Amino acid sequence: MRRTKAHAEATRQQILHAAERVFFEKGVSNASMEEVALAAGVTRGAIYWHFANKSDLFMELYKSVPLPQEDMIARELEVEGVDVFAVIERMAAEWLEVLAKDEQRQRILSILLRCDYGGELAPVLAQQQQVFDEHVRILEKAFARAAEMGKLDRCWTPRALASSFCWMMKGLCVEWLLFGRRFDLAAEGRDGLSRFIRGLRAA
Amino acid sequence: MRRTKAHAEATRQQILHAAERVFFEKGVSNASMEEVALAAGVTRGAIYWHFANKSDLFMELYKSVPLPQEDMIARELEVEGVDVFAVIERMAAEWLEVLAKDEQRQRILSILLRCDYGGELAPVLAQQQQVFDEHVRILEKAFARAAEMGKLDRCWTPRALASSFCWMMKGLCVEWLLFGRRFDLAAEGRDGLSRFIRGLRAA
DNA sequence: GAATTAACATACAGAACTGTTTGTATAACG
DNA sequence: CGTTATACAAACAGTTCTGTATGTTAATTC
Repeated sequence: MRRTKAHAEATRQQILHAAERVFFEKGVSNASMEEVALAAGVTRGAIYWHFANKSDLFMELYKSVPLPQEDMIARELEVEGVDVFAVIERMAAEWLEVLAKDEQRQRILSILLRCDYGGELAPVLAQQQQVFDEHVRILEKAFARAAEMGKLDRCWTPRALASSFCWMMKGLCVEWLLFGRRFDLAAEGRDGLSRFIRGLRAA
Repeated sequence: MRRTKAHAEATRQQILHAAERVFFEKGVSNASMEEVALAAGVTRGAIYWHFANKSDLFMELYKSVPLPQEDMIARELEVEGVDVFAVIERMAAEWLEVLAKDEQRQRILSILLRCDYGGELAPVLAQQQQVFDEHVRILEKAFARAAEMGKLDRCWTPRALASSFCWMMKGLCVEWLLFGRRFDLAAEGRDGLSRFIRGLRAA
């Protein structure tokens, strides 16, 4: 039965949400279109109407995830006279809090971490690499400014610190997402980052 | 044609090696037994003779990976008067060097990171969690001893430091393994860890 | 308001994969 | 040296999944 344009968009969103849950629970390659359809309350026909195949569905799901706004971060860090460390600490803590509360983001990041990017999904991996590199680049720039002002402990170089910081953030999130959420991400993450950053300031 | 006992064990190893490569390239759930058999130079019959099914094959592959010897690490760290930080730094660096050189270990760890542990593979995930927790526990104990001797910077608590250290290591390895080995793991990892640890010592 | 087309549901054909069964040559054993 | 069990290969049966083709209903268009 033909539905209105708005209704069609609604079922499209239903399918995306269902795919997100099913992909998260069973893994992308273990999930069948039938299962996604069942979870969305439609038939496979509806899915194949809106999406070409499973890879396309995955790509659209990936495109629907809100990316961290690097521009905003970068701009705030470039303000003159700002305490770079405090800003970075606050931003990292905010990111952890958002992730800890937003179950959709948790599911999508888990899916992205575990799926295998051989073949059609390669561009998704490339884009993730690009986002990560951009984060490192922004942090490096910020730490370089702190270093120029003599605020960065001499044992760190901006590059090494930016990398290490991102590694720690990634390890923290991976441990939480992939290994059972066995601790309070926001609280313990903020605590660890806070202590880490405290040690960065020049004595 | 029946083969000798030793020959049978050889084909079993061939199958395990082939599974390792195929699982790594296509992901566990995307790999078919036929592909593994082809890569091993046998037929599916041989695989089903040696292993019950794909899960069993995966479990045996997992069991064949040499685990880090926590006992040795723990014992070395408990020596009286040892420089805890130096030992930990050296051990972490050694681990990174081993990983950077041992392609088999790289493949197996990549497989373990990306496969989904729903159902039969759950015990593998549980064991990985246990190993991680044990690492954190050992480090915490070591850092606690350093703290007692007044060698640990006051802004760190042993627990928080152990967690943060493991997060950084995990993030480092995950970034390298899952996102294209785009840097020198041993060199850059050692550099970051060295700088990090330098900041831990009490002023 | 008849024709058209969008938004699906249903049915179908085929591929792929799994697990088992059967066949078989030969090593191992008495 | 005959028998038996082993280490597979090959064939088979059954299921599951995918992609498409067709059917159906209601919105839209003219």
